Amino acid sequence: MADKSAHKERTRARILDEAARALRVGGTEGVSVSALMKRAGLTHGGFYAHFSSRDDLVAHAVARMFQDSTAMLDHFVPQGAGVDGVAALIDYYLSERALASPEHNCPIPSLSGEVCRMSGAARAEFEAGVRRFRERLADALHSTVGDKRLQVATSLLSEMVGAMTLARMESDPAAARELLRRSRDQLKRRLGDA
Amino acid sequence: MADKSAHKERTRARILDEAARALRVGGTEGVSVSALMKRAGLTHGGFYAHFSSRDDLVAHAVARMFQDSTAMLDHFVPQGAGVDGVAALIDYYLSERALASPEHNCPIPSLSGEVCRMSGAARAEFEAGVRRFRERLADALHSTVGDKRLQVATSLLSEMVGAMTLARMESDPAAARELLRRSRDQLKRRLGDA
DNA sequence: TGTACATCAGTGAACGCGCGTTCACTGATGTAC
DNA sequence: TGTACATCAGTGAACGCGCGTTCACTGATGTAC
Repeated sequence: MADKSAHKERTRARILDEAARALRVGGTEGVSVSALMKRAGLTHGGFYAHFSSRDDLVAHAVARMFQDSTAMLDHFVPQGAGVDGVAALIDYYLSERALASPEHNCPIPSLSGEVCRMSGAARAEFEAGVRRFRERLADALHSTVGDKRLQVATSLLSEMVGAMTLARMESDPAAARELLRRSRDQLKRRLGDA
Repeated sequence: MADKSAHKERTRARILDEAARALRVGGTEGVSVSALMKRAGLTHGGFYAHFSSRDDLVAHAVARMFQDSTAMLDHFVPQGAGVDGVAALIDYYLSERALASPEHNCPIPSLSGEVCRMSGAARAEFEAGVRRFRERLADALHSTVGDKRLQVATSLLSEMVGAMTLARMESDPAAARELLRRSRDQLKRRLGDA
């Protein structure tokens, strides 16, 4: 029995991983139940043993995506890390690597436009994920006066999201890289001033 | 004959207006041919007298959206306008009014995530629109050294887009307004420094 | 240890639905004489 | 000016298709005796 339910949980995790990937690549509409199940090595009918509906899946997949974000934050800005951690995060967030692989990176630039069209549950997960991201950033801003931290964090996140958004839209790779490089410099300079 | 083709052109413009609106509200997938034609007071079959396909419509609707953006830029940052014009633009772009009505405002925050999934023509229109927006901003930055203008303009646009994106995601209206207010202040301060 | 039974993750055919697209048709309007 | 004809924007029924969802079934696995 224990083996059986562990197996089920692993299958569910596999579906969710694929869903989180599909969501980042193709948006909410890019997640098709049959395509997803095929990628997970299953047939479409089995889907409903794991999720009550497609909307239910999307909500859980959004949560899954932000788990990845949390893991990334744990790595670059661990508990107690200061401004240096934030600088490292900026370098990664706006790296060429992150530019090239939206399927593994921050969901905010790729999906924010669709949030308002998501179901209630998915929307709530997304908002919670963004809030946690921002609070995590704020915590690391040791040199900033306490009650201004969240504002500075919000401003930093705004430019990070905006810069990646504009860079992903550029079809000229050199221009996109240049845009990211300048944004990283600009953001780290602002970090020094704050 | 002249009357007839003028009539056709007006109908086409009506369809495009509705499409540009639907695109901003519902994204690329939110534009359905039948719903669109109904909103324009027509039946779905007539659609193909005006556009060769749904993709063709989307590409033209993207161009239409950026015409609205150009009109807005003409108003706030007319030819020869300087930094004051840019400040006025920032105030409008990040206003509560713009927050509340995505269907009439800048398409970049709502649609940027979908650009990479658009057809070639639509994608090209979007990129051209963004490029023009950025160049327009750069032109107005008189106090900035010539060859740095485009960089500063890009950085300003990054934060404008990012801030509106985050604000639209907030479900708490007070928090969203607060976020916009701070972004406007921050951006105008940066404008003064540059 | 061996057998009979229960459970349930996963299969695959079938469903209703809305979509984009096609097409034969209509009827108002502009043109030719 | 009046009539016969051509044009073509717009109509509405029909199409094939992929979607999300349902459901009767299968067969491997865990449990009871």
